This record gives sequence, structure tokens and C-alpha cells, in this order.
Amino acid sequence: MQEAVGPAAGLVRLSFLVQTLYGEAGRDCGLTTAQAQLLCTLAAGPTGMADLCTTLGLERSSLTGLVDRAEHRGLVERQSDPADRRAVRVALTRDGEKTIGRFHREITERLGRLLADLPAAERERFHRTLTKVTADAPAVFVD
Amino acid sequence: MQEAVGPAAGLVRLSFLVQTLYGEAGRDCGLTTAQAQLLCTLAAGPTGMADLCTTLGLERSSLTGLVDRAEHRGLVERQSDPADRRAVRVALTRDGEKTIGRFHREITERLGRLLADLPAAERERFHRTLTKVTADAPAVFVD
DNA sequence: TATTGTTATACTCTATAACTATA
DNA sequence: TATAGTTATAGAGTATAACAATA
Repeated sequence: MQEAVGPAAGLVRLSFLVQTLYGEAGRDCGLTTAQAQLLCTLAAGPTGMADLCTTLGLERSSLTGLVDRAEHRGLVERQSDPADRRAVRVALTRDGEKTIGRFHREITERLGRLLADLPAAERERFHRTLTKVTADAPAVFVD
Repeated sequence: MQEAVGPAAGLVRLSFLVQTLYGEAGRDCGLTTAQAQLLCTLAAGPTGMADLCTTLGLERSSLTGLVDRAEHRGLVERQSDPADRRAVRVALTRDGEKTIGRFHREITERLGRLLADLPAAERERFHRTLTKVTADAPAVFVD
């Protein structure tokens, strides 16, 4: 039933599969995909808006709205930067930390299941290639 | 500089990388991601709204809007189904065919570049595992 | 002047609920 | 009654352009 699938199609399918699982894990935690990405990034520590734009690949105005909504939900807070009065630093709240922790466990488990049926050696090789290919992708997620 | 990355993080990064390339290829062709997915699906032939919902994972009302906008842009058209007067079949227009063809070439090239630096044997193995893992993902894209 | 962020505005995407028409 | 689609409505996400404050 499964027609031959080229490398590009394989990548696209995997990508949409992961996005689906990502979305489901998010929904279980009350997060949209964009919010989950934001929180994952902030898990590394408080970050300025400009840096967040770069990491997330968003325009500044888009990020303003995203942070607004996340702040409104009590997931993040804006802090003023004593060194630069123009700048804003965004940090996880206690609740944001808990939420992203839960999300992290959810998505890790789902993705783990995706690879669970592979022989260990194959999984290892797959993971190594994955690491190579994504070497310079933004670190939107860290185990 | 590259910290160790677990299997889940690798999948997430690859996924966001592919999404970014997908979005860029789409923008170059005047397509949003959702529209590109719709058109890719329709490349297999005219399809009923209900089937499209299943393949794309959308609610019916969401699909109505998506098709509305694509139709408004002249990319798809609604056809009536002579066998069931409730049903609607969605088909690519000539322009839609051309556009999705261009998109297909764009995305294939970008994704090919992503894997271009891998040794042939590794790329082969990677692709084989990819095919296994995505065996029951919806065929939103076919080479 | 350049940078940091926000506001105003518009469009796309998506969902839920209520509705119409046909099977 | 069940199925195929649409409409109404609302919220989230995103971008461009214009703006304010600070460096």
C-alpha cells in the first residue's frame, strides 16, 4: 500500500508527524505550539526580546503579541533590564516552569514512542545523523 | 559549542528546520504552509471536503475557509459531485497545478541540500529509517 | 542615527456551535 | 437520523508600517 517515498517526502512527513505530536502535547498542557516554543526557549534562562526574535524566527511585533498572551496567562513575565532601559527581559514564572516541565515530559515520551520499535543500533545511527543534519538549527528544544 | 542533544530534541529540531524551509519555499510561491499542504494533497487528484479534513487533520469549518481563500486566489475550484448533491469535490486549477509544481521543485531542492553533505550510505540508511518511522503518517507530500 | 520594543491594522488559520440540504 | 458543507463568531499567530524611548 505504501508507495515509494523520496527523501524530501520522508522529511516532510516526519516533520508533520512531529508537529502533530508537538501540538497534541501542547494541548494537553494548555499550550499552543508557539507558546510551547517560547517557553522551551525561555527554559534556558531569561532572554531579551531581540534574542527571542532571532531564536524563534519572528518579527518583533509578533513576539510582542506572543509574550503578551503568555504573560496574560501567567506563564512568563517581563523584567526590566537595569543595564539598558529600552530592553525587556522575558522570564518564566513559577507556573511557566511547571508547565514547560510537564510539556517536556509529554513530548519526550511521545517522540520516544515514535522510535521505540526501531532496533537499538538503527535508532542510534538515526539519532547521530539527525544531530549532524540539525547542527545549526536554532536550539528551540533541549533534552 | 553544540551540547549533547537527545533523540527527542533532534526530532524537534529537524521538524522545525523542515517547517522553516517549507514556509520559505511556500512564500517564494505565494503560498502559506496550510495552502501548500492543501495543494500537495490535491495533486493526487480531486478530493471531497470530508476526505481532505481527514488527510489534513482539520475541522470541516476550517477547511471551508482554507478552500475559500485558495479558490479566491484561483488555485483550486469546487466541483459538484453528480453522485451526491451534498458533496463538493475540490480540484486544482491550471494555475494551482503550476504553482504546486513549482513549490514541489523548491522544497525538494531545499531539503535535498539539507542532506547533501551526508555520505551516500548514511543518507540511504537515514532515508530508510525515515520511511519506517513515517509509515502511517498522512501522505501530505509525495515525490 | 541606530536599536529596543510597542501600537495599529490586516490577513490567515483554526476551533466550536448552530444551521441547511441531502441521503 | 446521519452525513456533507457552510456560516457566525472568536481567539491565536503573523507581518508591515509607523511610532516612542533610549543608546
